[in-house]
Parts: sequence; C-alpha cells; structure tokens
Amino acid sequence: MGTAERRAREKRRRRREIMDAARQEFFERGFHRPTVDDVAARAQVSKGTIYLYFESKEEILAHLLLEGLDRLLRDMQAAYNPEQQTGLTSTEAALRALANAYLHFCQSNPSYFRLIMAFDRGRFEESISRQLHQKVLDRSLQGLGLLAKTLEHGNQQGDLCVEDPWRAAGSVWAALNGVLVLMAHPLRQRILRTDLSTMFHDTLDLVLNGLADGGPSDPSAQS
Amino acid sequence: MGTAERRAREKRRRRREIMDAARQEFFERGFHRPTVDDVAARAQVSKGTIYLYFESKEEILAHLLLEGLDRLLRDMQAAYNPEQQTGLTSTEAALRALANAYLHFCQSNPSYFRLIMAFDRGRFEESISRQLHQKVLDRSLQGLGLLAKTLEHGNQQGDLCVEDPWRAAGSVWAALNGVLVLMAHPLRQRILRTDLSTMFHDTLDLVLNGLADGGPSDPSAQS
DNA sequence: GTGTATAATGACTATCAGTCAGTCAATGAC
DNA sequence: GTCATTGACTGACTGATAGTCATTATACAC
Repeated sequence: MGTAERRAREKRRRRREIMDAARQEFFERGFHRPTVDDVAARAQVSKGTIYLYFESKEEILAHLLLEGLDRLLRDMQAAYNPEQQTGLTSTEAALRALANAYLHFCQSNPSYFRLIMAFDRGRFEESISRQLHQKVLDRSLQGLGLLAKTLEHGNQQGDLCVEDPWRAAGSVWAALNGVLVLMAHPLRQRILRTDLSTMFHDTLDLVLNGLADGGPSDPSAQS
Repeated sequence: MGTAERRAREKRRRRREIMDAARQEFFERGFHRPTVDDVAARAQVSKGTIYLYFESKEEILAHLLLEGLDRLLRDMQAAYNPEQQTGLTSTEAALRALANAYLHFCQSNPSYFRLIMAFDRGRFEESISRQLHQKVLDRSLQGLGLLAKTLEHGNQQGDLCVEDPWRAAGSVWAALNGVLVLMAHPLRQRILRTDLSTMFHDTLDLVLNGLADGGPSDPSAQS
C-alpha cells in the first residue's frame, strides 16, 4: 500500500514549501531581517513545523546556499566543453566559457551570489552542522575541478604548461572570485570607472595571459 | 583651566579601554559568541556605559575593523617603495614588496584578517552607519591606490604597459584577496596540497607574468 | 555647603531563536 | 461504526541578549 510513500511525498512537498518561503523572504528582505516566524507565516505553517524540517535558521540559509551552488555547478558543467578534448576548441576558449558561466550566474542570481560570498567569510561555520559544511565545500571543489580538468587538457595539448593544474585552477578561481567580490561594492565601481563585466574580463585576460606566457605560441590560432 | 581637557582625555581612555576589552573578547572567542555584557564585564564598566561610547555592538566590530585596516595600510605604506621612482628598484620588486606586506599582515593578524574578510560580505552594511561604512571603503581604496601608483610608475619606466593603472591594480588586488579567501579553509589547503604562502606567491607570479607579458623585457635584470 | 553638569549604572523592555506538551486528523484493526 | 495508534502540526512558553532610560554617583564651581 502506498500510504507511507504518499506520506514521504507530502513531507518532501512541505519541506519544499518551507524552502520556497525562506527563499522569498531572505532574497527579498536580506539575510538578516526575516525571522523564523516570518518564514513560517509565508509558508503558512507554525514555527514549530519549521523546526521539524530544519535544525536551525542558519541551516535553512545553508540549504539555500547549497541550492545556489548546485545551480552554479550545473551551469558550469554545461559550459564545460568536452570538445576541447578533441582539439576542436582551444584551451583558452574553454577557460573563457567556464569563467563566463560563472560571471553570468552571479549576474543573473545576485542573491545566490551574495549567499555564496557570505559563506566563505565565516558566519556559517560557527553555526551549521559539520556535514552540511562539508557538502558546501565539496560543491566548491567540484567547480575548481572543472577548471583543473580544463587546464590539464591544455597541458596535454601543449596550449599551456602549468606545473600543477589544481593549483593553477586555484589561482584562476581566486582571481575571478576576488574580482566579483571587489566589484560588489558600487563605490568601487565608481572609483575604478568600470562595471563588473569589464573588470571581470580584464582580470580573466590578465590571468590567461599569465598562463599562456612561457607556453609555445598563441593559442587563438586554430580552425 | 585644564578640566575640560582632562575630561576629554579620560573619555578617550575609557573608549580605548572598551575597545581593548572588545578586541580581546572578539579575537579570543569569535565574532559572534561574546555578548555586550561580556565586553562590559571585561572592560569593568556596565552595559549602559558601552552605549555611551558606541552606537551598537556592530559598530564596535566595525571600529575594530577600521583599526585593522589602518594597521594593514601602515604596513603597506611602509612597504611602498619610493626608490622605485629613482629607478633603483624594479616595478616587479615594488609590487612584490606590497603583496608580501599584505600576506605578512594577514598571517600575523589572523583575527583582523577574518574581520576584513567578513566586511566585504554584508552582515555589516545592513547595520552600521553610512559614515563608518564609508570610512572602511576609503581605507581599502587607499590600499588599492598604493598598487595603482606602483603600476603607474612601472608604466612610466617602461617596465610594463597597462592601459589603466587603477583597473590593473583592481585585478591584482582581486587575485591576491581571492587567494587569501580561498586558502582560508584548511580543507582546500589539503585538496590543493599547498599552504597559503605558496599559493599566494604562485598567484602573484601568475599575475605579474600576465602584466609583464607584452612589455619589453624581463624586469628582473637589474643591479 | 549647595547647585550643576557630566559620567555611569543596572533594572527593564522588546525581540526572537528554539522547545515541548498537547491537539488534530488520518489510518487501520476489530 | 468505533476506538486506538501514529505522526504531523501547533503555538504558548523559555531563555538569551541587544538596546533604553530613569536614577544615582562624582566632580567641579562658586
């Protein structure tokens, strides 16, 4: 009989409803203003119910963060270009595709982006479960992995020559991440007289330039 | 008569005592655990007194952040090499000196560093005064300015050729900042099989390489 | 000594995360 | 049909803590 099954389905639905309500509240009103009662009211359940589905308020935010990371990862995986392996696509183009996927994600999902940024700084690790924390780090390493694989292929094809693809991926990731954080403040956009997109691509150019240098020839010549 | 003067001096002292107590509490026990009462107890004043000297708990943290930024800026200013202007020091060496000052600061002052990282994120801007927020941004722009000036001199000496020194400084700053954040998680240090210092210098090399490329010759030949 | 200004106090309020004893509805046994 | 069982759900309650303010203490001027 399907009773237990239906129960499980309804439990998942309720959980999703709470997540939806939380997403709306936190994304519309900021990460600190909404109370658990606000989320409960929006989800049309009582506060007690929230705590049947989540350990704490912070854990709800952490789950939203995971959701965001999963979307980002999907976008980046879609941009990850297997044609590079066949030599149809240059390493530089493959790297640019990944970077652009990241930029595009951050621009189209500013709230998820802010959540991702917020994670690295620490508010979270003091208050969420180790398991959840691990999951988050795992996602961010998968992103790094895509970069690393791309760089490794570049090595194999002779497009570039990096000592350790993972570390090089770390540098690239750091630079891109850094520029996203830097340009998150409007004042800095004014001072630098640019927008995020331009600075992002400038930085990407700089880094790719740094990677290419020492390599054999210009990797853009291809057909 | 010096009564008013002495009063002012004592007021400054009391304020400093509260800051000292707050620094100890927050640096020893994390930024979230200590309560205002804890800080008050450590400073041997009542909670009310705290609020005579600071608008809110967040503002105390923001003042600690300012303190940290001032120290960082001092270190970087000390590392800023005016000899570059005379041609005695290469641009690359001047940039490395600034970057090293940053790295060294972050390693010797992990708590200030965590506070600086925490700022970019947002817990703050929702809760501190606009004026204070402005001050913080101002400091971080001064740091960027040192980089920009160095790059500009490099341009003038022909060591490199960047279109806009401020934007290039932004890229460099972003990369260095990014790598500091990236390596703040021990797990990532394990995955990348490196320590912060190595990754920092690798990234710096990458960026400098990217800047130098297109420029005339190797800037390390000097005596 | 008395009046005044300034600093300091701590009991109090408001807010909010998290709890838990109790309600309610669906299910299934007879 | 009825009664017992299960499990989801509730919301009043608790504890913690940021921030307030009427009151008290202190120092000074005269």
